[in-house]
Amino acid sequence: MSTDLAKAYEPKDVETRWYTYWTENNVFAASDAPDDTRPTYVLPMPPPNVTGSLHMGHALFCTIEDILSRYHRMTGHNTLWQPGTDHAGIATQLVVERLLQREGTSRHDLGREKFIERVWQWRVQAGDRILEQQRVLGVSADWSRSKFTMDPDLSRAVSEAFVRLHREGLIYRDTRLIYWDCEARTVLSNLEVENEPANGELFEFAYPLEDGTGEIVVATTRPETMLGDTAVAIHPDDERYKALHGKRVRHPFVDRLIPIITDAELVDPKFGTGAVKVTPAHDFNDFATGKRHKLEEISILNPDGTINAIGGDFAGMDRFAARKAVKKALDEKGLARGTKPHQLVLPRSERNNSIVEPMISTQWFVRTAPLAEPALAAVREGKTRIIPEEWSKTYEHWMSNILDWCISRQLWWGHRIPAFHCSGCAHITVTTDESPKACETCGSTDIHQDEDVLDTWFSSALWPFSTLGWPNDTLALKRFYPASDLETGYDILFFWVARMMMMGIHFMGEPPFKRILLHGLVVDETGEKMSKVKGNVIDPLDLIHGATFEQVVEKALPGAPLQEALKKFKKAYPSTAQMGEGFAAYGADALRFTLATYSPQAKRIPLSPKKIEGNRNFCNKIWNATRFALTYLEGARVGATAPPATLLANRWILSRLSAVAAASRTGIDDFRLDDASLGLYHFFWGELCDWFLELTKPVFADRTSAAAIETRDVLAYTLEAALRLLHPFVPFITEELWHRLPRPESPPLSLGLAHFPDDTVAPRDAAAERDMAVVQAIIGAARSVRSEHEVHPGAEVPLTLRTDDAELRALLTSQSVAIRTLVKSAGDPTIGPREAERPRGAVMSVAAGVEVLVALVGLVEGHKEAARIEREIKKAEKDIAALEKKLALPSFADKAPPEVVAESHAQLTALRDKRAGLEHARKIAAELD
RNA sequence: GGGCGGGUAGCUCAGCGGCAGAGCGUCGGCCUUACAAGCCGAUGGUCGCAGGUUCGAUCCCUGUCCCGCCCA
Repeated sequence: MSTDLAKAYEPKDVETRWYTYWTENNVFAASDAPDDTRPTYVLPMPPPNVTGSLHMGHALFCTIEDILSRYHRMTGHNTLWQPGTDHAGIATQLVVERLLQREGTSRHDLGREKFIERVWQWRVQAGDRILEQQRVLGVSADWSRSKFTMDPDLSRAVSEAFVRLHREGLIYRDTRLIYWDCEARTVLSNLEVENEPANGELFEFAYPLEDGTGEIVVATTRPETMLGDTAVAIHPDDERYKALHGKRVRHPFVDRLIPIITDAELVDPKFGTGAVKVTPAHDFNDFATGKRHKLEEISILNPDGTINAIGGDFAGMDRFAARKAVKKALDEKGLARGTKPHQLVLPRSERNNSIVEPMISTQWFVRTAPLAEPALAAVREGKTRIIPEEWSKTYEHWMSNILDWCISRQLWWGHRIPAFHCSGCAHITVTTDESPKACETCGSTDIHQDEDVLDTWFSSALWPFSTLGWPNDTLALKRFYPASDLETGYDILFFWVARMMMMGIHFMGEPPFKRILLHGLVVDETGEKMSKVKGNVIDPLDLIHGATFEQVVEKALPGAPLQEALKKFKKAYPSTAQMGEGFAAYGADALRFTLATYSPQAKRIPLSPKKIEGNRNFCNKIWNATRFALTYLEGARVGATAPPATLLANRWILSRLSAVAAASRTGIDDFRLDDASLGLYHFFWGELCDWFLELTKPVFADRTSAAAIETRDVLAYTLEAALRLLHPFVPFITEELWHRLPRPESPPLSLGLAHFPDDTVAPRDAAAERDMAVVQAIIGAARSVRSEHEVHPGAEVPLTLRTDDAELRALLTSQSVAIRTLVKSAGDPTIGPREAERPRGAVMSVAAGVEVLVALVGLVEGHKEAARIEREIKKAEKDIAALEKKLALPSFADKAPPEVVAESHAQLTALRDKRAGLEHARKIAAELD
């Protein structure tokens, strides 16, 4: 035990030291030993992108999940928080491609094999950075089990899953319309495409009729696609075009006759000209129309987005150049019929923001309907609960309308599809064998592996069991599947969570988790999404270690003029206006605590630097409260149960401790970390520091008294338990302080392994809470009078308390030292019945049925006091009137529950009493002048 | 167009049938020997609008206006 604490909390001294201690002592390790009979708590961590670096979203989930993990460890659970990283196909490939670009080369120059080698190199170099950064936050995952989705064992799980699904007919290969990313040159699943509204134009042009008798005018936002048109559609009932049924038009650029078809589904006669060009190979609606009418599907694009040979004169042009060229050519032929401004929706790649093109392509798909059904049932039947519950509606809606999942990607970095094409018979051999010798049908040895890799989400879908050794039947799998909770952002509910549900149920026979916990998105203080473009990104490490605003914005808006970047940043975070030159080193605990106090049901979490500062102050409060306590705790005995308490303040704080322990547990159990953390904040600061510590001061004046010894033991016990309660939220500071405090016999080597208190930590004492509330109300009333009359905080003034309730008088007498100290009255308060003599020139207030008289003669102006009392009387009268009106209603007395009626009567009596007292006070205010 | 959510103090948000809350901000007073990263006190709300149910509505229902997000 040591008392040499610095005057203020310095997080950086403490944080790295304890993190090392925890890992050296295996505090975070889960056990799959068969003789370990503890209940398990399993939480798979969303694996961050292996080449990424820590951002606020990571900080948020790490905080939440660390709280859950530490809490369960402290409640006796064999806790596995499963960490790892994700290979993140497109994202990682893009990073390395950009690197190569800077070196003046490209992946195509390198070739597939060399390129993949290069990515592995990069992964080794950059891949552990994010894991190191997670440690800074205090992440208590079992690092010894850390996995990477491209590890050999996880890769095996991927090919095993693919092969099994294929064998079961749940994976198939098909040619259909997909979204194509021309920049990355790969297919994307529909989930990876974002539809963004944009201002564009509607271009109208005419197709001449084959027979030369006229023309038909169509409208389009993508003129270049007319190169692939194979029909013009009109509504069957549209009178304007009745004469054209069955006719054909001539394509102006390529030698093709195009039928005019009638289709009631595609055509809205009120939109545009009522005639629609149909391009089945480049539009989803047209594709469906094409199927209905057996139209030819003509693809006009190369994989890189240039026009292919079908486009004739336009071949080789980029799609956007071709758009201009087609318009110009139509104009030259006299077929252009003008443009109109038009609101359209552009599909963009979620990854590189490029506009994606619907294209006909052969890809691999997962048949989702049979997988979705049990995943839907699991949530409906409550086998898996989604919290906050609102999200289950979204889950239900999506799962019920799920589309087949395109899982192939034309990338090099990822799990290569375990399918081998035969050049002989064209059969595809699907096998977990990495290099099969021959085609399984014709025996030809001329086979080659599919060039494509799998969607990254395919491997993450297996995460809850692939990390535990599946498909092997391991001890870990037996013990740790299914997981208890899955905690992640709602934005990947479909991408990841839903797919884990489907795969988990399919391969393991039961859902992968008992609960799905979803949090919101961290955004800037004004509610805007964080992005490099907006310059409002905050690096969590800058909040932990400190940074000037110049340093912050250099990262937030790289390359921009400093003043401009600063302006943008400060606008995004108005609270920084009051924060000087930058962020102080707030420490990981302050950041964590702040993130924990946001409600999980909020979709947006507007990060406020000022709040973090406030919670740094809270950490400092914890630090100083302990520093204060330590000076009195020498020789304190801390047992396994609460020490006996006879004094009101001691009984009260133990009772409050018990209440906050129960509330903390409920909060964490219900995934209301905001309730739990704010409750602890209020207990520690508002009750323990503001009241209890202040009340101990007069008691400790004589350290040898029985009262002081009892108080010392209660203080030691309460503080130790409070640190245990706070530990999951603020692990560093609590661990540091805990080791300096008197603790129960043979404590565990880390606070992280101590027991998280529950309501048995101390007796609940309703009488103590009630009595203390009276004392607090009276002290508050006296302080209020003092402050309003601007009595100097150091001045001691006589205090008189009057009540006709003898029990109350006894209580006040027993607490007279406490009242004297906290009110700073001149001597003990004079306590008597109402008719007792009152000091001349006293200002009176009424609290808890007690008249509180502060003698201020000569210090106060009477008329001011009279005015103050008048205001109070008005307030009381308003409340009285409202209550009287309510009670006068016969319906209220008849229909409201009796306890509510009785309560109202009691309130009315108390208020009338108060009014009488105040009226009296108004009279005596005259004496003050 | 379909679905989901939200509108409560100056700001950010809890609360969701029985006296409207927190943090921050603002204002006033204090360097009171744990903490000025602090202490004490105060100010601040037609709970988006209109109906309805109820003894009683911020809370439940209906309508309506705004604002988000997701899916087409």
